[in-house]
Amino acid sequence: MAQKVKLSTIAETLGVSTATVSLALRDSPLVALATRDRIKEQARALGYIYNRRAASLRTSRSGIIGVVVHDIMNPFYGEILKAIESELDRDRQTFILSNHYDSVEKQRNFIETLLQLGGDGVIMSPAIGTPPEDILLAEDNGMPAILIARSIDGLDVPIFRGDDSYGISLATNHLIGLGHRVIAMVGGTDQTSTGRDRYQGYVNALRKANIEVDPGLRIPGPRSKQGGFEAAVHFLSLPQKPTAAVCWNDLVAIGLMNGIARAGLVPGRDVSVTGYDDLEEAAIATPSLTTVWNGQSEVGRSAARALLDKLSGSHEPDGIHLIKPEMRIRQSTGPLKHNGHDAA
Amino acid sequence: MAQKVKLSTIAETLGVSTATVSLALRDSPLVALATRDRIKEQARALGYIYNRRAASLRTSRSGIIGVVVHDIMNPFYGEILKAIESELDRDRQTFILSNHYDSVEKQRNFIETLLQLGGDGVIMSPAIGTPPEDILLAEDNGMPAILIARSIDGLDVPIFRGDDSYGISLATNHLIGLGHRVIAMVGGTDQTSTGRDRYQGYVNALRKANIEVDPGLRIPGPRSKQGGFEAAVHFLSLPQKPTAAVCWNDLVAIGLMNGIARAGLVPGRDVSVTGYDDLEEAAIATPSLTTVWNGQSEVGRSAARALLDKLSGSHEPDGIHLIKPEMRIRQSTGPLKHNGHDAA
DNA sequence: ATAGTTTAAATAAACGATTTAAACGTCGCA
DNA sequence: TGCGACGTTTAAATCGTTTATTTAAACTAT
Repeated sequence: MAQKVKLSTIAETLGVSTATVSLALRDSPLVALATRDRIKEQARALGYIYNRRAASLRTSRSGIIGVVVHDIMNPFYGEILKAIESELDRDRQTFILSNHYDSVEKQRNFIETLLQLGGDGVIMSPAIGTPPEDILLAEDNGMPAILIARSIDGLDVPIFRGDDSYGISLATNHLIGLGHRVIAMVGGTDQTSTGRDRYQGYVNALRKANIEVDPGLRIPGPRSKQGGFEAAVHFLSLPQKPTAAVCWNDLVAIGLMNGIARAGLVPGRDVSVTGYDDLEEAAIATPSLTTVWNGQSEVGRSAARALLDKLSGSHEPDGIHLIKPEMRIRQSTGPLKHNGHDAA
Repeated sequence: MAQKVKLSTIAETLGVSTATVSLALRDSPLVALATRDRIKEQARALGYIYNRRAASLRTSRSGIIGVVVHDIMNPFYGEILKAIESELDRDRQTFILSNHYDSVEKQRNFIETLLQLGGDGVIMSPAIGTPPEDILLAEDNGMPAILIARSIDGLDVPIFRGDDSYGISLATNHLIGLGHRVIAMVGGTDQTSTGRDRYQGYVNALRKANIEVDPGLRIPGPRSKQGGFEAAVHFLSLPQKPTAAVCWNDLVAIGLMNGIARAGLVPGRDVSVTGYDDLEEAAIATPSLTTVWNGQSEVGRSAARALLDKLSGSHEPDGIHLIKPEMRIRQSTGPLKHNGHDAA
C-alpha cells in the first residue's frame, strides 16, 4: 500500500491549501469552478479516500444510523429492514445492523458501541424487558431513537407499528364468520406490548360474537416455524378440540400446518389456520395461507423517514403511529365441518 | 443533553492530565493502581463515553469489520452470519452488514463506505461479476478481504467455502442409489463458480453411473422458494419425465415440493427431491427434506477467525479452504416407482 | 485615483483521543 | 551530599478533516 492520500496530498501536488481542497470536493461555491474541477480530477487520479472519522470528529455528524431488532433473519423484520435500507440509502446514510435476540444486555452493548462510533440515530425494536434508561442513554447523548414494532411503557419516543389488536381481530372475525367457535391462539408471548395487544384483539373479537373466552386455548410459544411445528401436538390434544387456530405470525402458522399435516390432517379442510404478517412465503405455502398484512414495508419506511426528518431538524414525529393491517384470504381457512378435527 | 464528557473533563475534575486518564482507562501499568481506580470510578460517575472516531483517527484501527453477502435474509447466509457474529463478538469487533443483491455497484459502494469509515477488514461473498479490482481497492488501502462461499478468478485472497462439487455428487449418488435415472437439476445459475462446481458434481456423478447427461434436464432459476415453486411447472412438463430433482438449495427444494404438491403429486413418493444446505427448516418441511449439510457455521467461523488472525499479524491463511459437506437423508427421497411422476 | 465591494484562496484553530519523550519527586546508596 | 534509578505523571505533537477569520487580488463606482 502506497502512502495514504489525504487532503494535504492533493493540496500539495496542486499548490493550493487543504481548505480549498476540502471545500472543492464538497462543491462549495466559495471555490472557483475551474479550481474545483482541477481538484476533483486530481483526487480521482490519486485514488483519494475520504476519511469520515476525521471529518465527523470535527462536524459531529457521522452518517451512521443503527438498527437493532430481535433477529434480522426473521422474515418479518427482513421486510422492515429492506424498507429502512432503501430509505436510508437514498440519504446516503450508512446503517449498522444488529440482533439482540431479546437480550437486554446485548442491546445495551449495541447502543454503547453506536454512541462510541458517533451514531446519528437509532431505530430499534426493543428487547423484551428493555428499561427506559437504556433508551434515555441514547437520547441523552444526542442520539435520537425511534421504536418499531414494539413499545416501551413510560417513554415518549416516536413509535411505528401495525395495529396489532385490530389486525388479530380481523383474523378472528374471519374465522368466526366461517362458523368456528373453538378457536385457539398459538405462539408468541404475553410479555411484550405486542403480545398483550394481540391477545386483546382476539379476546375482543370473541366477546363481540358472544363466545366465551377460554384461557386454556392460549398456547404461547416461540415465534418460529419450529415453534408452530412443536405446538401442533399440544394443539391437537386439547380437550376442547379447537377447529381453528389464530397464529402469532406466518412462521408459526406454517409450522403448525406442517405439524397438523404430519398428524394426517389436512390444514384448510380439517383445521383452519390464520397467519399474521403476510410474508412472501404465505402465498406459496401449501395450502396457501390466510393471513393479515401487517404493513411491514410501511413501518420501515416511515420510521426511517421520521428519523431522517428529526436529524435534519424538521418536525418532531412524536407519539404512536399505527399502521392499519389488512386481511388476505387464501386456502388455509375454510368453513367449519361438524365433526371437529378428528375428521380424517 | 449536558455538556459532553471527554477525557479532559475527567482529567480536570480530578486534577490530573488527559494522558494519565487515557492510560488509566486502558489499564496501563504506567499509572499507579490507586490513580487508575479513582479515574475509572470518575469516568463511570460522569457517564463518560469513549470516542472511537477520535481514537481511531490517531491509532488507525477502528474495530470495524464489514460483511457483505448477496442477501442477509437468505437463511443460508444467515447461518454463516451467525457464526461470524459470534466469532467477532468475542474479539469485541463491531461488524457492519450489507446486502449487495448481486449488484457490483452496490458492493463497490459498500467497500468504499467501509474504507471511509476506516474498516479494519472485510468478509464477503462477492457479487456475480465482481471485477478483481474491486477487491484490490480494499486490499490496496490496507483493508484485507476474505471471501466466503464464492470465489473470484485471478485473485489470491483467502476463501472459505463448502466443497460444492463433492456435495452435489453426494446428493446425486443418493438418488441414483435409489434407482432414479432421469434426474433434473433445478435452480441456481451457471454464472458463479459455485454454480459451475455444482453442475460439475451432478455431471460427474451421472457419468460415473453411466447415465447420459441431458442438458435439457438443467432448469436454472432464482435461488428462492418462489423460484422453486415456479420451476415446478417446467419440471412437470419436461418430455423426459424426470423422477427426481437435485435442487440448488433447500429453499428451491421446498418451493419445488410445494409446487409439486399443488399439482396433486406427493413429493417423496411420486417425485424424489434433494435440497442443499440443511437449513433448520429442512427438518420440519413436509415431507422432511433429504439434503446436504454445507458447513455454513464452519465457513463463517473460520472466515472470521482467519481475518482476525490476519489483523493481529499472525499467519497468513491464504488459498482455498474447502469444507466437506455431509448427506442428511430424510423423507423427501424414496425408491424409484415404475410409472414416473404421473403416478397419482 | 481612491475608497468600497466582490471574489478566491490561505491561515490557523478546533474536534478528542494516543503516545513519546521529558520532567518530577523520592529513595537508596556510596 | 550528591548521584543515579525508579515509579509516576505530564507536555506536546499528532491523526485528517472543517470552518471562521484573514488576506490578497480584482473589480466598481465616484
